[in-house]
Amino acid sequence: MPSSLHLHNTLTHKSEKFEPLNPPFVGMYLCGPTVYGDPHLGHGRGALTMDILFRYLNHLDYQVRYVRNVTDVGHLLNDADEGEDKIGKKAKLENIEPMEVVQRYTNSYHDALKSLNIIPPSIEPRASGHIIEQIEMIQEIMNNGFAYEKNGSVYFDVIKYAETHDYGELSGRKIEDLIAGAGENRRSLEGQSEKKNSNDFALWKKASPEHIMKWNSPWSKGFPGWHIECSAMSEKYLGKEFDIHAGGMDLLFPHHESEIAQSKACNHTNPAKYWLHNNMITVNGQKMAKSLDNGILIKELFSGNHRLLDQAYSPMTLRFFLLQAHYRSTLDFSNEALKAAEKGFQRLMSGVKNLEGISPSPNSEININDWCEKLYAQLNDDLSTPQVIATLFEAVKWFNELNSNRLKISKEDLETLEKTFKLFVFEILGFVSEKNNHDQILDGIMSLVFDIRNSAKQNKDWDTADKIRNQLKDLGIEIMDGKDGSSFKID
RNA sequence: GGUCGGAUGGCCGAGUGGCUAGGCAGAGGUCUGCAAAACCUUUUACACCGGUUCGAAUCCGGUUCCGACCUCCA
Repeated sequence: MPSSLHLHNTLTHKSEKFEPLNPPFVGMYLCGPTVYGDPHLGHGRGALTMDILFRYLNHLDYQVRYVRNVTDVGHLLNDADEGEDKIGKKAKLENIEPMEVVQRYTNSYHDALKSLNIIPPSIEPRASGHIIEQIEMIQEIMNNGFAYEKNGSVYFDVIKYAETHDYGELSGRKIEDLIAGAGENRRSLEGQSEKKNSNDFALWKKASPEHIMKWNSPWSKGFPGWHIECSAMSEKYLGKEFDIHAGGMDLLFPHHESEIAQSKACNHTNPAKYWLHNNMITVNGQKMAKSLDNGILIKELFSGNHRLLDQAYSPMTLRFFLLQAHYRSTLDFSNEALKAAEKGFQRLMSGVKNLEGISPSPNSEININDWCEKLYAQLNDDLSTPQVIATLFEAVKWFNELNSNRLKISKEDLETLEKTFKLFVFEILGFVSEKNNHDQILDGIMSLVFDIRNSAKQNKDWDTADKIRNQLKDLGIEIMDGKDGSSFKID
């Protein structure tokens, strides 16, 4: 178990000790969403993975600049579309301004992440606000001989680049295989004629007349290619070389591979030291994706309004569900798993409550230091949140045993236990209690109801006691009588 | 066809050359006017076939199946 943070680097296929290029500063970049639709569960996973890393690095007293972009231009739907990007397409469909689409879905993305208690990044640049930087970078790549212009569009020359560089160092692909094509499955694309080779990718695309979003450039009125935006924005805010670049596994090729190629062709350096990739959420074993029409939107999960959902799930249930799996594993969606996560999260939160009632003893029967070290070691092990959660549940069990005096703990250890438990649950894993103001009012009302019912019970007036219980149950409030008084739960 | 990654008990999911993952569900118990909850205890496992080893679910070889990427994608 590592005593310092180790991260799995896709570039080297190994878990590596995290050593920032310029401590105590850390620069990290996450490929954010293309804002042409509401975010689904998968979008949440990438942002959440980086949220855990961001929180932990901050806890370790690094000074972190976290950049997460918003892609609001330039995504070609596919090459055959010849210059119509996703944002523009959606805008025409809905007959509104492209920037209105961008704003709407950026807001939607922010709302979803906020409900999941994901901390906003330090900088959230938009691709449309960095056209000049992208043009400059394209120009430099051309100056270095790794890009060519054709009919107002500019393409990255993969073959030329591969003569002196390793195009495929990240994804493990070999240039010969790429040139050979993808076998019989490879779709023959239209609009490929401008390219010298089908693997070349667009840095700048000339816009067709009906295209809405376009900018002036030395080559044509057009818009930037997809890969160049991340290269330009990460360089602008994090420098030519920074620490961590993350994104979904599905971006590994060609997006991240091409980012590396662009940075090397422009700046002669790999932009990031550590490349992190989170895996996909699956539905019945298949990737959740807009294109497969099996996506569950985050807001649908919260409302329960989706054909695959038995019920609504709370934001923290989703957060718990996601963190119970390692970020590099695929995670299969199911109602059963979500329900288990819901119960599990409630149990974890009940631990926080049970912690309050513990009274210390002169000596301890628990090795708190080992437990604390284990938590750090597990998090250090490539952010193994599932193991951290399991270790936190060890403590939840202790809380019960301590409360019933089956276990002893010293005052000093109790303080450490409480501090560390809350640190990991709230600060690092980022859970929040889902109680709100209405719950406080309800607590007051319910304590009144309990008073009345307890009098009835003392008078052995079971009719009244049961009437209160049954009628509240119809309203969705369940009363539970325990040794130390009554409690209630809302369905 | 190429590259990469999986296959763990009823479900979800960690981990690992010999020692309990954890959560949920199931079973038994404690508590209790009854009930529920809570708490305690507990059953079920490592795709298949070989090999290495004192010992493998964990390492090696092979097989089968599944997924991701190669086209926009978190």
